[in-house]
Amino acid sequence: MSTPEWNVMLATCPSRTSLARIANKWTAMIVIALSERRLRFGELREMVGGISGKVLTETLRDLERDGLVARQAYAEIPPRVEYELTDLGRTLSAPLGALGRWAEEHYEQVERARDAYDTR
Amino acid sequence: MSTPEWNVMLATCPSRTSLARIANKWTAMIVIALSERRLRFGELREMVGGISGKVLTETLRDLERDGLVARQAYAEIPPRVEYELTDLGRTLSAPLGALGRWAEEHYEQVERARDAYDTR
DNA sequence: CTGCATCCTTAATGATACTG
DNA sequence: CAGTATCATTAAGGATGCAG
Repeated sequence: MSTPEWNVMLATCPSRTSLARIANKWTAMIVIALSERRLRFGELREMVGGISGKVLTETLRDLERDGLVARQAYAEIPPRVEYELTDLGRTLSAPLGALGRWAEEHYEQVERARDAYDTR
Repeated sequence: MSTPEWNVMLATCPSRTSLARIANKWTAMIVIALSERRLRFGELREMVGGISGKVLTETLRDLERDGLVARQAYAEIPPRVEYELTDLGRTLSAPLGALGRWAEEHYEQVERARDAYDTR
Protein backbone atom coordinates (compact mmCIF):
# COMPACT_ATOMS: atom_id res chain seq x y z
CA MET A 1 0.00 0.00 0.00
CA SER A 2 2.86 2.25 0.34
CA THR A 3 3.23 4.40 -2.71
CA PRO A 4 6.30 3.83 -4.90
CA GLU A 5 9.47 4.93 -3.23
CA TRP A 6 11.01 7.73 -5.18
CA ASN A 7 14.69 8.48 -4.85
CA VAL A 8 16.13 11.65 -6.31
CA MET A 9 19.65 10.22 -6.14
CA LEU A 10 18.82 7.76 -8.91
CA ALA A 11 19.37 9.22 -12.36
CA THR A 12 16.35 7.42 -13.78
CA CYS A 13 13.91 8.25 -10.99
CA PRO A 14 11.13 10.53 -12.26
CA SER A 15 11.28 12.54 -9.04
CA ARG A 16 14.64 13.81 -10.26
CA THR A 17 12.80 16.06 -12.72
CA SER A 18 11.02 17.60 -9.79
CA LEU A 19 14.24 18.21 -7.88
CA ALA A 20 15.77 19.83 -10.94
CA ARG A 21 12.83 22.22 -11.14
CA ILE A 22 12.88 23.35 -7.51
CA ALA A 23 16.66 23.28 -6.96
CA ASN A 24 17.05 26.21 -9.30
CA LYS A 25 17.79 29.85 -8.61
CA TRP A 26 14.98 31.28 -10.74
CA THR A 27 12.42 28.96 -9.18
CA ALA A 28 13.68 29.87 -5.73
CA MET A 29 13.41 33.60 -6.34
CA ILE A 30 9.99 33.40 -7.97
CA VAL A 31 8.58 31.30 -5.15
CA ILE A 32 10.11 33.64 -2.58
CA ALA A 33 8.53 36.63 -4.32
CA LEU A 34 5.13 34.95 -4.57
CA SER A 35 5.29 33.85 -0.95
CA GLU A 36 4.41 37.35 0.14
CA ARG A 37 1.45 37.90 -2.17
CA ARG A 38 0.07 37.31 -5.62
CA LEU A 39 1.87 39.38 -8.22
CA ARG A 40 1.42 40.60 -11.74
CA PHE A 41 3.88 39.54 -14.41
CA GLY A 42 5.52 42.95 -14.43
CA GLU A 43 5.81 43.08 -10.65
CA LEU A 44 7.45 39.71 -10.66
CA ARG A 45 9.93 40.84 -13.27
CA GLU A 46 10.84 43.80 -11.09
CA MET A 47 11.21 41.78 -7.93
CA VAL A 48 13.30 39.00 -9.42
CA GLY A 49 16.27 41.12 -10.34
CA GLY A 50 17.99 40.36 -13.61
CA ILE A 51 15.45 37.94 -15.01
CA SER A 52 14.49 38.44 -18.65
CA GLY A 53 10.92 38.33 -19.84
CA LYS A 54 11.60 35.17 -21.76
CA VAL A 55 13.04 33.29 -18.82
CA LEU A 56 10.32 34.52 -16.49
CA THR A 57 7.62 33.35 -18.88
CA GLU A 58 9.23 29.97 -19.36
CA THR A 59 9.82 29.40 -15.68
CA LEU A 60 6.29 30.43 -14.80
CA ARG A 61 4.92 28.01 -17.40
CA ASP A 62 6.99 25.19 -15.91
CA LEU A 63 5.83 26.05 -12.41
CA GLU A 64 2.24 26.24 -13.59
CA ARG A 65 2.57 22.88 -15.30
CA ASP A 66 3.95 21.32 -12.13
CA GLY A 67 1.03 22.70 -10.15
CA LEU A 68 3.09 25.10 -8.05
CA VAL A 69 1.78 28.34 -9.46
CA ALA A 70 -1.68 29.38 -10.62
CA ARG A 71 -2.08 31.85 -13.46
CA GLN A 72 -5.04 34.13 -13.80
CA ALA A 73 -5.49 36.29 -16.86
CA TYR A 74 -8.03 39.12 -16.90
CA ALA A 75 -9.73 40.02 -20.14
CA GLU A 76 -8.77 43.66 -20.01
CA ILE A 77 -6.90 46.04 -22.18
CA PRO A 78 -4.09 46.33 -21.51
CA PRO A 79 -3.88 42.74 -20.31
CA ARG A 80 -3.40 41.95 -16.67
CA VAL A 81 -2.09 38.58 -15.54
CA GLU A 82 -1.60 37.58 -11.94
CA TYR A 83 0.33 34.68 -10.51
CA GLU A 84 0.02 33.11 -7.10
CA LEU A 85 1.29 30.03 -5.34
CA THR A 86 -1.03 27.04 -5.20
CA ASP A 87 -1.41 25.04 -1.99
CA LEU A 88 1.31 22.76 -3.29
CA GLY A 89 3.52 25.72 -4.16
CA ARG A 90 3.11 27.16 -0.69
CA THR A 91 4.70 24.04 0.77
CA LEU A 92 7.87 25.26 -0.96
CA SER A 93 7.86 28.70 0.61
CA ALA A 94 9.63 27.56 3.74
CA PRO A 95 12.35 25.36 2.16
CA LEU A 96 13.15 27.82 -0.63
CA GLY A 97 12.88 30.80 1.68
CA ALA A 98 15.43 29.06 3.89
CA LEU A 99 17.80 28.75 0.93
CA GLY A 100 17.48 32.44 0.15
CA ARG A 101 18.14 33.41 3.74
CA TRP A 102 21.07 31.00 3.89
CA ALA A 103 22.67 32.73 0.93
CA GLU A 104 22.23 36.13 2.55
CA GLU A 105 23.21 35.17 6.09
CA HIS A 106 26.24 33.11 5.14
CA TYR A 107 27.52 35.11 2.22
CA GLU A 108 30.30 36.80 4.13
CA GLN A 109 31.58 33.47 5.36
CA VAL A 110 31.47 32.17 1.79
CA GLU A 111 33.31 35.23 0.55
CA ARG A 112 36.08 34.72 3.08
CA ALA A 113 36.39 31.08 2.04
CA ARG A 114 36.68 32.14 -1.60
CA ASP A 115 39.35 34.69 -0.81
CA ALA A 116 41.31 32.12 1.17
CA TYR A 117 40.99 29.57 -1.62
CA ASP A 118 42.02 32.01 -4.32
CA THR A 119 44.99 33.24 -2.32
CA ARG A 120 46.70 29.86 -2.43
CA MET B 1 27.63 47.69 13.11
CA SER B 2 25.12 45.78 11.37
CA THR B 3 26.77 43.92 8.57
CA PRO B 4 25.80 44.90 5.03
CA GLU B 5 22.32 43.76 4.19
CA TRP B 6 22.50 41.26 1.39
CA ASN B 7 19.49 40.63 -0.79
CA VAL B 8 19.46 37.74 -3.23
CA MET B 9 16.59 39.29 -5.16
CA LEU B 10 18.88 42.04 -6.42
CA ALA B 11 20.73 41.06 -9.57
CA THR B 12 23.87 42.88 -8.51
CA CYS B 13 24.01 41.61 -4.93
CA PRO B 14 27.06 39.38 -4.40
CA SER B 15 24.98 36.99 -2.31
CA ARG B 16 23.25 36.03 -5.54
CA THR B 17 26.32 34.03 -6.53
CA SER B 18 25.90 32.06 -3.35
CA LEU B 19 22.25 31.35 -4.04
CA ALA B 20 23.09 30.21 -7.54
CA ARG B 21 25.58 27.74 -6.13
CA ILE B 22 23.28 26.15 -3.55
CA ALA B 23 20.02 26.34 -5.53
CA ASN B 24 21.35 23.73 -7.94
CA LYS B 25 20.50 20.08 -8.35
CA TRP B 26 24.09 18.82 -8.36
CA THR B 27 24.96 20.79 -5.25
CA ALA B 28 21.82 19.50 -3.55
CA MET B 29 22.59 15.86 -4.30
CA ILE B 30 26.25 16.11 -3.35
CA VAL B 31 25.44 17.78 -0.03
CA ILE B 32 22.73 15.19 0.65
CA ALA B 33 25.18 12.38 -0.04
CA LEU B 34 27.88 13.91 2.15
CA SER B 35 25.39 14.56 4.94
CA GLU B 36 25.53 10.90 5.89
CA ARG B 37 29.31 10.51 5.97
CA ARG B 38 32.54 11.46 4.30
CA LEU B 39 32.91 9.83 0.90
CA ARG B 40 35.56 9.04 -1.64
CA PHE B 41 35.34 10.54 -5.09
CA GLY B 42 34.24 7.23 -6.58
CA GLU B 43 31.60 6.63 -3.92
CA LEU B 44 30.20 10.07 -4.55
CA ARG B 45 30.01 9.39 -8.25
CA GLU B 46 28.04 6.23 -7.55
CA MET B 47 25.65 7.87 -5.11
CA VAL B 48 24.89 10.90 -7.24
CA GLY B 49 23.28 9.04 -10.10
CA GLY B 50 24.00 10.28 -13.59
CA ILE B 51 26.74 12.74 -12.72
CA SER B 52 29.82 12.67 -14.94
CA GLY B 53 33.33 12.71 -13.54
CA LYS B 54 33.93 16.10 -15.02
CA VAL B 55 30.86 17.72 -13.51
CA LEU B 56 31.50 16.06 -10.16
CA THR B 57 35.06 17.39 -10.10
CA GLU B 58 33.98 20.88 -11.07
CA THR B 59 31.13 21.03 -8.59
CA LEU B 60 33.33 19.73 -5.78
CA ARG B 61 35.92 22.40 -6.60
CA ASP B 62 33.28 25.09 -6.43
CA LEU B 63 31.95 23.75 -3.13
CA GLU B 64 35.48 23.55 -1.76
CA ARG B 65 36.16 27.11 -2.85
CA ASP B 66 33.01 28.31 -1.12
CA GLY B 67 34.06 26.57 2.07
CA LEU B 68 31.24 24.04 2.05
CA VAL B 69 33.29 20.92 1.41
CA ALA B 70 36.74 19.86 2.61
CA ARG B 71 38.97 17.74 0.40
CA GLN B 72 41.57 15.39 1.75
CA ALA B 73 43.98 13.60 -0.59
CA TYR B 74 46.05 10.70 0.66
CA ALA B 75 49.47 10.10 -0.84
CA GLU B 76 48.79 6.52 -1.79
CA ILE B 77 48.83 4.48 -4.93
CA PRO B 78 46.23 4.22 -6.22
CA PRO B 79 45.17 7.66 -5.03
CA ARG B 80 42.45 8.06 -2.46
CA VAL B 81 40.60 11.34 -2.02
CA GLU B 82 37.90 11.91 0.53
CA TYR B 83 35.36 14.69 0.74
CA GLU B 84 33.35 15.83 3.72
CA LEU B 85 31.10 18.71 4.63
CA THR B 86 32.67 21.55 6.58
CA ASP B 87 30.83 23.10 9.53
CA LEU B 88 29.46 25.64 7.09
CA GLY B 89 28.47 22.92 4.66
CA ARG B 90 26.63 21.05 7.37
CA THR B 91 24.33 24.03 7.85
CA LEU B 92 23.04 23.20 4.37
CA SER B 93 22.21 19.57 5.13
CA ALA B 94 18.79 20.40 6.53
CA PRO B 95 17.61 22.89 3.88
CA LEU B 96 18.89 20.86 0.93
CA GLY B 97 17.77 17.59 2.48
CA ALA B 98 14.33 19.15 2.77
CA LEU B 99 14.36 19.95 -0.94
CA GLY B 100 15.28 16.37 -1.81
CA ARG B 101 12.53 14.98 0.37
CA TRP B 102 10.06 17.48 -1.06
CA ALA B 103 10.80 16.22 -4.57
CA GLU B 104 10.25 12.64 -3.48
CA GLU B 105 7.20 13.18 -1.29
CA HIS B 106 5.37 15.47 -3.68
CA TYR B 107 6.35 13.91 -6.97
CA GLU B 108 3.07 12.11 -7.51
CA GLN B 109 1.16 15.32 -6.97
CA VAL B 110 3.46 17.06 -9.44
CA GLU B 111 2.97 14.28 -11.95
CA ARG B 112 -0.80 14.59 -11.73
CA ALA B 113 -0.53 18.33 -12.27
CA ARG B 114 1.62 17.77 -15.35
CA ASP B 115 -0.82 15.26 -16.76
CA ALA B 116 -3.71 17.64 -16.19
CA TYR B 117 -1.80 20.52 -17.79
CA ASP B 118 -0.74 18.49 -20.80
CA THR B 119 -4.26 17.16 -21.32
CA ARG B 120 -5.66 20.59 -22.07
C1' DC C 1 0.96 44.66 -20.65
C1' DT C 2 1.84 40.11 -21.57
C1' DG C 3 4.03 36.84 -24.02
C1' DC C 4 5.21 34.25 -28.23
C1' DA C 5 8.62 33.59 -32.06
C1' DT C 6 13.04 34.10 -33.81
C1' DC C 7 17.81 34.44 -33.87
C1' DC C 8 22.05 34.62 -31.49
C1' DT C 9 25.40 34.00 -27.68
C1' DT C 10 27.01 31.81 -23.68
C1' DA C 11 27.08 28.36 -20.12
C1' DA C 12 26.47 23.59 -18.77
C1' DT C 13 27.16 18.99 -19.59
C1' DG C 14 28.87 14.73 -21.98
C1' DA C 15 32.59 11.65 -24.20
C1' DT C 16 37.00 10.34 -24.73
C1' DA C 17 41.75 9.95 -24.15
C1' DC C 18 45.48 10.46 -21.23
C1' DT C 19 48.58 11.18 -16.72
C1' DG C 20 50.58 10.80 -11.77
C1' DC D 1 41.71 6.05 -8.54
C1' DA D 2 41.23 10.60 -9.22
C1' DG D 3 41.82 13.61 -11.82
C1' DT D 4 43.07 16.96 -16.30
C1' DA D 5 42.54 18.30 -21.10
C1' DT D 6 40.13 18.49 -25.23
C1' DC D 7 36.45 18.37 -28.25
C1' DA D 8 31.58 17.96 -29.31
C1' DT D 9 26.89 18.51 -27.96
C1' DT D 10 23.05 20.40 -25.60
C1' DA D 11 20.67 23.48 -22.66
C1' DA D 12 20.10 28.02 -20.73
C1' DG D 13 19.84 32.65 -21.40
C1' DG D 14 19.59 37.35 -23.82
C1' DA D 15 17.82 40.66 -27.59
C1' DT D 16 14.60 42.05 -30.62
C1' DG D 17 10.39 42.51 -33.04
C1' DC D 18 5.67 41.68 -33.26
C1' DA D 19 0.70 40.28 -31.85
C1' DG D 20 -3.56 40.13 -28.93
